[in-house]
Amino acid sequence: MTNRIRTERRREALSKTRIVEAAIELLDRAGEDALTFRALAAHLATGSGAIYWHVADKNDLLAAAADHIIAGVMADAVRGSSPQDVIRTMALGFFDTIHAHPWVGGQLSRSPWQYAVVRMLEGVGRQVQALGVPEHTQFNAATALMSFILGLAGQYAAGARHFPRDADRTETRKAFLGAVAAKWLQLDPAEHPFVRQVAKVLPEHDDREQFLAGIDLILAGIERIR
Amino acid sequence: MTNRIRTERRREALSKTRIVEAAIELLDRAGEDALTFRALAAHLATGSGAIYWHVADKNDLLAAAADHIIAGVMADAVRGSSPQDVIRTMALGFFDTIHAHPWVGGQLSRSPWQYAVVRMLEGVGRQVQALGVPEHTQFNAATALMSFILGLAGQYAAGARHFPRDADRTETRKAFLGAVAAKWLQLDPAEHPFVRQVAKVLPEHDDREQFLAGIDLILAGIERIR
DNA sequence: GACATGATTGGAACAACGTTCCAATCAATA
DNA sequence: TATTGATTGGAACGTTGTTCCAATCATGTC
Repeated sequence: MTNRIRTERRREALSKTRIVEAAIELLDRAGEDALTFRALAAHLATGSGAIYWHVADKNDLLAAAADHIIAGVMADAVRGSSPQDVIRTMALGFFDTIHAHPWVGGQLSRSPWQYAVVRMLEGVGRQVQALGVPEHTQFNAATALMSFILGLAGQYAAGARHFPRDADRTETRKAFLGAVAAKWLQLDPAEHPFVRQVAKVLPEHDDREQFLAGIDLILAGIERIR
Repeated sequence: MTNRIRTERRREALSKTRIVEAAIELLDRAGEDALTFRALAAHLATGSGAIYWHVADKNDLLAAAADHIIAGVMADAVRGSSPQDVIRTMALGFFDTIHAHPWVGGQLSRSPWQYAVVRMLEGVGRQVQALGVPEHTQFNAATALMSFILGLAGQYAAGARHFPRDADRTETRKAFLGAVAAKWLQLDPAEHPFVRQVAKVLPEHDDREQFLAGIDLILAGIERIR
């Protein structure tokens, strides 16, 4: 009897899925820099060579991890009365996910040709189609939305790189933005009037609202072109 | 007589400026990965320790290099009949610069709090003010433009990472996009209708036009909110 | 004009990383 | 049971950013 079901070797057999899940746990707990093949091997009680049998290289691993997360967001059925509503809801899903896993933002903006990004582009693009945008401008409209999203995704990842601790996330963030604002306020008023004005609202601003405002701006622009 | 002008030690004294210029040359010639302290030290005929006396760390060096480039773009006086025109021209200046030095795009999107980005935000923000946007939405409008720009900047850097050669830049790019499009066309038509449609125009599309279309979309959105 | 002092240099040394290599081990087949 | 190929674990390699330190230079003081 040829049993195709793989019997466990030791505890649980190593597999790409198990490796990716362990990588995600590591990334979520301690941040982007914490994912090393040594740490991962220790976490899985194996060696780095064994991991390399299932995974091509570190980028392959990160891409698989990011795709696993993004696939989860896309699976949530998005409801909305209009294509605009669907895009807004979908975008907020992206935001919440990237806020919860900032390393995903870094990975997406670092290699935008990976499948996770294609997934997102498909979701966004379909709604752009539904919006009634002429075909030859659908490409520009959808990629504009994606570029904006990826741009902010990279920023959140950069922010998280400054404080890998997850303890008082919101508290350290405020302190960090306060420090940035203080530095901006010390700039020459003649040279940097706008930045100095913006510095006043920077520490108190809401990332989520800022993100949605950007999406709405692009949506309003699309509606105008339509 | 206390001469404050530093006399050259050997050929030319090492200085942050000279180091940054050498770094830029290295980055332009051979790409992001080519900038190592060893290569830089060899290029300057010195040791890595000497470089570290003038520069805090690699990020400091990259930030200074990126700022040097961005300062050059911002120095070009931007003329335009309307704030929209100025923003368009300024954005195209960013595009051309980042296209010529893709590593700048990577650096800007990787650490968006550095001074180079503040410079850009000031330039964009001032025109948003001139556009007559109410003060409390100037922040969202200006950062939306910046996020879009940084998002695409990161993408160009990622693209350049695939072919560090500068020989037939445009030829390899076309081949690369062709390969991406071919992969997209093999996706399940039921799952990825939009991406498959976009794949047809992907290899022939013009980056610069796509970039400008995105800017125009956001500008149209801003005008609507104004 | 020697000397002391602090700024500056160059290169060796260190720790950490991604990756490769390979002998050892396991599960399934002959 | 012997053999084969898939899979494992960990040592080893080359490269990186960074640190360290002895040597060197320019300059102000006696």
